[in-house]
Amino acid sequence: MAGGRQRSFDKQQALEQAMRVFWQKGYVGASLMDLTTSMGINKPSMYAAFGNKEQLFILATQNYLQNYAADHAVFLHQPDTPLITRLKNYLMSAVASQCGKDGPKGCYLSVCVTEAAAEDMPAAAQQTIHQAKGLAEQTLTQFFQQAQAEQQLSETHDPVVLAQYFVTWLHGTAAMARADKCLTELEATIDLALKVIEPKPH
Amino acid sequence: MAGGRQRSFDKQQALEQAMRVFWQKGYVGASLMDLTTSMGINKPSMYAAFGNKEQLFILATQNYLQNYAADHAVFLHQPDTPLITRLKNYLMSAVASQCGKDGPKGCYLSVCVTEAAAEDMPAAAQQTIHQAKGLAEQTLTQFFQQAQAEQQLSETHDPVVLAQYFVTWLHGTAAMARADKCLTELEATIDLALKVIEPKPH
DNA sequence: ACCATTTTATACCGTTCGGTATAGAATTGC
DNA sequence: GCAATTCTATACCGAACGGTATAAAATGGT
Repeated sequence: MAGGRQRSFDKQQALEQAMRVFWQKGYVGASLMDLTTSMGINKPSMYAAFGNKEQLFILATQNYLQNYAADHAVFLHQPDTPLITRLKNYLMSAVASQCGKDGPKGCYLSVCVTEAAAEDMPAAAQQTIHQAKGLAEQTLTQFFQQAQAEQQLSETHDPVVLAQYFVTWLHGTAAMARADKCLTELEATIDLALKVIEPKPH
Repeated sequence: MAGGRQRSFDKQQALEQAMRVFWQKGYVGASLMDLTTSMGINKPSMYAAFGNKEQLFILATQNYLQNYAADHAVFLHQPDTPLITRLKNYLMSAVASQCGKDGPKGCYLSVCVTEAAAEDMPAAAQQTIHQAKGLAEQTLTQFFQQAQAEQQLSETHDPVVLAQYFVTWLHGTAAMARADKCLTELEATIDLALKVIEPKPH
């Protein structure tokens, strides 16, 4: 057993760049040329480090879920904050990300879910997206269930429908961000979207 | 001047099939093999009839706008119907279409807008999408403005923001439909989405 | 120093892409 | 019937795709 020449690039950093390319172009749209150029390496190095394009995509997706998608959820559980405020902060964080705050326009999962429906993706990649696409809805469902248990949300609401509604809305803002709507325009509809949970008294 | 052999396929019918392929796979994802197979013709016939892939896409997009997207708008102007009912019928018609009632899953424009942001589309195709993507928002803005002029909608609402909100929501349902959500699931959130315009009194 | 091992870089593989040349089949005008 | 014209079908083009063979450059163990 002996070590040879050491890798001249940071694997995590390369994965991060690959994630951004998939984020912008989807799985099929991201060519190996696009990927390796952004990663700053060449093809054999990518294959040695990640296996192939499909496994690179799976790792990039996991990296997105852990280091990007999960970041917004912390706003849902900030202590000493009203439920409506926590939810608004969560939505604003997500929408800011969609508008290009820390990555390409739109939502990585929205792009890949849209592409996966075309059935041009390898099976394992498609299944990775299939498993990931329900996570936000699960998170929000638990959030609303807990809020009801803690008497912070009326029992007249259905946590499942509520979660579905906000995930739907977030997929919508992701599409609008992809269509070059700016952050302030999208924020204008956040208060409107939040009315469903706390109808404005008249 | 003389006529030669006559075309053995119906041009409009072939265009319709091409539209369905672009609807499912987007511009880049739809290969000439996919297109010509679905259209029931071979490549030279396609090039003779439509020019090239890009022009076929432009015609297919126009066909979608005229024969599919415009169909839902009629519900907005049905006489002797309350505003909220007309809006609900409009949304339900659109969502039913997104769930595959008369075409592939999702929304043709949502798919192409998502793809256009990757910048892998030829210029003319990208511009076609760019021009089309604002139509629904225009339609709804005019709808809400007219409703205010006819005293059917409170002046406290902003027609532009309201239109933006519903277009956002419809892009969201399109993504959910692509993710294989069924019609009944999506319909469950329609009443929720409509609450923004008529807050439930308590 | 030297060999085993690992990474890098270039060049290449078969396949599929959008697009076309070419030849045969079908239709009209005369 | 015959020439001119138009469509169809097969075969092909250069380019780009995902993936790999191969050899040089760089490291660690002894």
